[in-house]
Amino acid sequence: MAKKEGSFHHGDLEWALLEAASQLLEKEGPSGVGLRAAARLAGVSHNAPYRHFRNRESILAALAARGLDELGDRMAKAARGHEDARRALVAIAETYVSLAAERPHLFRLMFGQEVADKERYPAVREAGLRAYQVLVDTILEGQRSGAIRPGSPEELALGHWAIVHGVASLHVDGRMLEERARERGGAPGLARLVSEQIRLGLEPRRI
Amino acid sequence: MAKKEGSFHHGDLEWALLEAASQLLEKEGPSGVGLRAAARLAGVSHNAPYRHFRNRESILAALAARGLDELGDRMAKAARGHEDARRALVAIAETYVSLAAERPHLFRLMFGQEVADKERYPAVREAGLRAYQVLVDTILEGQRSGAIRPGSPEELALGHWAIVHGVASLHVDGRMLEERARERGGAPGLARLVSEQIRLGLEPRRI
DNA sequence: ACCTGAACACCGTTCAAGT
DNA sequence: ACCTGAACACCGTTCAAGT
Repeated sequence: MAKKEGSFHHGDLEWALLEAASQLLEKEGPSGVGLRAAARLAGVSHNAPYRHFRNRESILAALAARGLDELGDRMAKAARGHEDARRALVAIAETYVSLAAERPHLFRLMFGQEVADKERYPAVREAGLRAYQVLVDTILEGQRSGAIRPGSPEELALGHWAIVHGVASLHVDGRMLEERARERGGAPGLARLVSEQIRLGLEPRRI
Repeated sequence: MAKKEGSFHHGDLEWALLEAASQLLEKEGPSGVGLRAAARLAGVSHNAPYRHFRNRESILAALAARGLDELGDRMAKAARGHEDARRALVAIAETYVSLAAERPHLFRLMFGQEVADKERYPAVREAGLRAYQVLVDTILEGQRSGAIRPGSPEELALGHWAIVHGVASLHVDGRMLEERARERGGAPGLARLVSEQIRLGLEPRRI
């Protein structure tokens, strides 16, 4: 689109293909991401992508890695500039849920099974570990300052991530609950319900 | 396979196609579910399915409705025979998470976005409402016996479902966390971590 | 009603070839 | 290295036709 069609050099095509695939993902979902469709959007022959991606799964994995990279960046950014590490954790959770809500297809690709064995893609693996490390570091800092209780920071980070991921999944999968959720105030209302439930539990006469 | 090829009558083919599609879903994931592939498995021409399903999305919706039906049945079964309604809720939660863990592709289909506008498929909608109603009824019963605190049963059911769905999603999406989760005792260990986190929170010196 | 075969425009993937 | 065109076996979907 920028210059003559087909004039890609030093990795420009790979970038253009990923950009095209990203557009396809947001517009049509995972099933709309194809090597031929991406090539068409990028203005090259249907076969050019194979110079950069071994197969279809490999470009999906690249999108997932990109998404995890962005998640990690956002989490790191959200964690900065808080005196209280607990505040930082809340900010991290918010950015996590926001990304899931804004780009549900990407979120599904990052954590779903569209890419069968994600551990086989180093870029995906490393991007995931980087994001996870933001959590661990934040918890470590909180433990140093006394804001967070003692205990294995790995365990605390894992448990915290799990909870946040559960909440994010609710936003993305909320379609079945959506109808009622909307009556109760949409996603924020749902979040309030959940946290209230966790706080109060179901049993009566709490002290 | 049972009789002569192509000898289907009074809805047998629809059932056979759903069975085939179900096998394809478990074996190859949502992208493996195709009308042609299902027709091949059922031993009919590639075009016969269009007598029973308008398009590919429609057979996916039928699978989702089937899954929600089974979920509802299992939930209703799990809810029976408990004196304490809170016990019944735990049993419901266990069966929900079990179904998600046993058939992750089906679970994704039921709550994901593979079928774009699920509200447009009455079978999906009704099956979802039926499953939801099991929760509401159980909570109502618990409120009558005094086992569950007062409050809107719809809100309590929604909040409870949301939490359980979040936990189930963790099992299904746990691949990114899996590596560490395994070290910490797999899915049960993860569940323990999460409930501990919810119970203790992150702050130090709780009274 | 229910099934079939031919046809169309799409896929992913491989191969042989061009610069 | 990077890109292309032809080819193959698959798709979803439509049409005209058979019983």
